[in-house]
Amino acid sequence: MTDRFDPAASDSRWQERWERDGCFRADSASAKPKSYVLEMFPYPSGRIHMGHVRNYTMGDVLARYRRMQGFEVLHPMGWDAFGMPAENAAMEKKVHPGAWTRENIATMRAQLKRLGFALDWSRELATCEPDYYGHEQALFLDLFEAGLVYRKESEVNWDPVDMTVLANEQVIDGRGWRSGAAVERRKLNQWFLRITDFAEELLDGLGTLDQWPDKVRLMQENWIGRSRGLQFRFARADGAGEIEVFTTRPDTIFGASFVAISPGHPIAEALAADRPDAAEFIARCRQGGTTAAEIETAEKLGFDTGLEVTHPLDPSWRLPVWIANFVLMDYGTGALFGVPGHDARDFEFATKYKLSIRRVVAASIADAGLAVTEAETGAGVAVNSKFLDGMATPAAAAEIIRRAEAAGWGRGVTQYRLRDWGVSRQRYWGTPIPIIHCQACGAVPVPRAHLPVVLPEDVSFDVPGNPLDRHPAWSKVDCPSCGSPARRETDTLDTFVDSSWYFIRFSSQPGDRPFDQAEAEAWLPVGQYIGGVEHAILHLLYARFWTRALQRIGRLSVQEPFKGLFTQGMVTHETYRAGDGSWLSPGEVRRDGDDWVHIESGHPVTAGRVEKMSKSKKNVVDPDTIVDRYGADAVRWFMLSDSPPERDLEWSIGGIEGAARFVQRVWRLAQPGASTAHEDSDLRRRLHKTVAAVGQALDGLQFNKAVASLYELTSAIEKAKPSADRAAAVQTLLKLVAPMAPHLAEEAWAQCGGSGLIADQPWPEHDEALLVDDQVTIAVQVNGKLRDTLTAPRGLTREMLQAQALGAEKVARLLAGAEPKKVIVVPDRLVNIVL
RNA sequence: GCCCCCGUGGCGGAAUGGUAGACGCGAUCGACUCAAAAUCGAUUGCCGAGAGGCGUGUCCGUUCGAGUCGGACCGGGGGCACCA
Repeated sequence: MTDRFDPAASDSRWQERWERDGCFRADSASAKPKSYVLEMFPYPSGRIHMGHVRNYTMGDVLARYRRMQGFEVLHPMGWDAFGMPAENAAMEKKVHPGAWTRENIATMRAQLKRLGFALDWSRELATCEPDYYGHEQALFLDLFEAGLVYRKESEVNWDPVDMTVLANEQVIDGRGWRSGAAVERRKLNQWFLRITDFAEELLDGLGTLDQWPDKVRLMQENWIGRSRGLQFRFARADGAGEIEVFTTRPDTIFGASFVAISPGHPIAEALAADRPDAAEFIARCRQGGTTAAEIETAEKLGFDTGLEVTHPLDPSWRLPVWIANFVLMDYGTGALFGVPGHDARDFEFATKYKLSIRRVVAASIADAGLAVTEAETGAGVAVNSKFLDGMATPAAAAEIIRRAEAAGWGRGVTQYRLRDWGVSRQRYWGTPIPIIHCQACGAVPVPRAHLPVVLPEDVSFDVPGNPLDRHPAWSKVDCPSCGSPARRETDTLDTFVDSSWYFIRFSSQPGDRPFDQAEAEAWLPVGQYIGGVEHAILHLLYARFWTRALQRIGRLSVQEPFKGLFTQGMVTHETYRAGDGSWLSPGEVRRDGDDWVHIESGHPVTAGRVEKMSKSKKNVVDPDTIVDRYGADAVRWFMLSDSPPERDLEWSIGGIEGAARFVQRVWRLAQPGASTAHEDSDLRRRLHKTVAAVGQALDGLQFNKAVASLYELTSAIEKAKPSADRAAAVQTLLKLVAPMAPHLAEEAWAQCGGSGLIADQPWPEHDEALLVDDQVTIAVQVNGKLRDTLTAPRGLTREMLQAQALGAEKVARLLAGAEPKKVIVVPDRLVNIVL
């Protein structure tokens, strides 16, 4: 017997034992009900951080809890191992991206193992290995053959110095984040996945995801952005064809004062071919930046083409056609009709270019003559609109659609904001796109027998650009179709493709194909997925799309990949700055009363805002250091306490020390001590209440509440005198604590003579009858204010309660002999006396 | 600009419309100790000596009763962003 729990000795011993026993291996053939618990896999950036620890601890608690409940649990871990940081490291440190990545994986795997996570390491995967991405290439070809992949020219942000494409986030103030060079918009041939084909079902599918946060569903809904409206054609006055436009406000059709087309519209481009001024205008539009701030402040620019169209409801009415910089080519038809009176952009445009502004919507028909002084975008009734006059906005819109369809000049349509997913990246460290370009045959898929298309290892990063492009031999292949010399596609896939199906590969890992359908379906969908809210849109939408695409081509009969989703908050820490403004790490400062000082120099330090842990602000705490000092269980416990899991958790010394203290308290309780055959029914009730509360909290992922209940039970046991119930309560406490502090639980379980591993014990059950007390406290209110409480046996009648309450001394004083107007009795809860 | 969420002690946070502040952190006092650490006990929303009064961002409403429901406002955070 030792008086202190020693994590340094215990943690690794139990980790080895779990590993040796294969405790957490998931058996796909098991007859038990299955539970798939998954946390978003990490990018192997170097070392794990507290955010990872929090994320994986939550998943681990759930996995261990489900296991004790009798589920066959799949709880795997892997590495989202392709991506730019590896290439940046290659350029800066002259290491190969593969070597850098694999070293990081080794480091981070060891770090995760120290935390004792109940993971099935036999299913570990890394997306940068051919036995993962080769299967991805096969799936890509499946989608290609099903017509869900296509190639088109598209505009990208091009960094002329690094000779690479940049994501929007990498363009800062119009310049490449790395090179600082002015970014150009360049058109490149790129591969796209037809996610827009699935817009409707991805949107409708959100309705079935009742275990997702409302916030995430809403974000996806807005991202997909469905709008219903009218699509119709304006005839060109010169008879040279038509211009098709889309509107969500067909009711304002009589308020049109111009038609605007995008600079990329075919009519604009045709015009530019023989008019230098038009060409110059279009070029000017292209220069604009793509950042949010630039777009917001961008001035509306227009170019009067001199063309005219006729109004569909009045052939004598002609509207001018402008090229306008705010019209997007890839939304709707790339053209719109401007209604300055009822659209903010159109108003700004019309004001600048002196186009007419008409009122066609008003609060009532009587207001038809009021001038429009700013864009009125709300609903109302139609005015100055011929046959629509007096109709409410929605009815007027429906009427126009009806007439357009009847007369054949337009139709009701649904538009989506969602665009197809461009997956080409001009990068080395990614999945090679398995396509060969042949002069004669076009884009030809790599034959299945030749998969995987393996990334060449002999590449250099000393010159900017894509090393695959420069490789002397890799891209030179013969066309699989005609045999003539051809060129391999040198773009790689967006890393979001890698993470769009890894959860399927975890569930089933045959060597000869991406997954076995029956085995995958035995596990999917993921029962509980946990990760950061920063993936609320892209990753989660792409994974949903990929799953539906596989379903459409008959590879998987699963509609939604993630049944339950939980987005956890960040781990934050106070920040510290020296007098010169430089950031200081928590280890460099020390508290001195209410102030902070720099340990080395003794200079005063300013404690700043609490922010997400980040290297740049130096407010990071390394998990390894903390595990060394306090052990895995204290870290895990702290990650779960205090803050609700969806909110940010502030790291603090006090918090981790409190957690370590709790670990020792439980340890002391489990020490052999005097036991008697006495009963302790109060403690027994407390215990059953705790079992119920902890189970309910864990089911709802409310770890902080489970922690609070366990603190209460621990205190109650500490205060209880020796008894048979006390001894039983300790054993049950250990089981309740086991998912959260597994090393402590195993060690204490073994010490107090428990058989086998506590991880294998069934989860405790509670007795409903013991959840209610015989005696209840009744609140006595007068006019809704608490005046007294009284203790009564449960189930006392309303009359008895009322009598007791009225008899209470404090009530009698307030009543002063008067009769109450009314008495409200809630049995077993309260009596409210109304005077 | 549009959409969404959140405002409770010194701090993190509990609370099916029914005793606001569980639990933790911090703090104060005490016990043990030569001393410290560790541990244990007590107190801890605010005002007040006390009786009592006041308290969940502000105001209004619904209700016997509101942190919780409805409305307006103030403050903080997040998402989208020229989407026709």
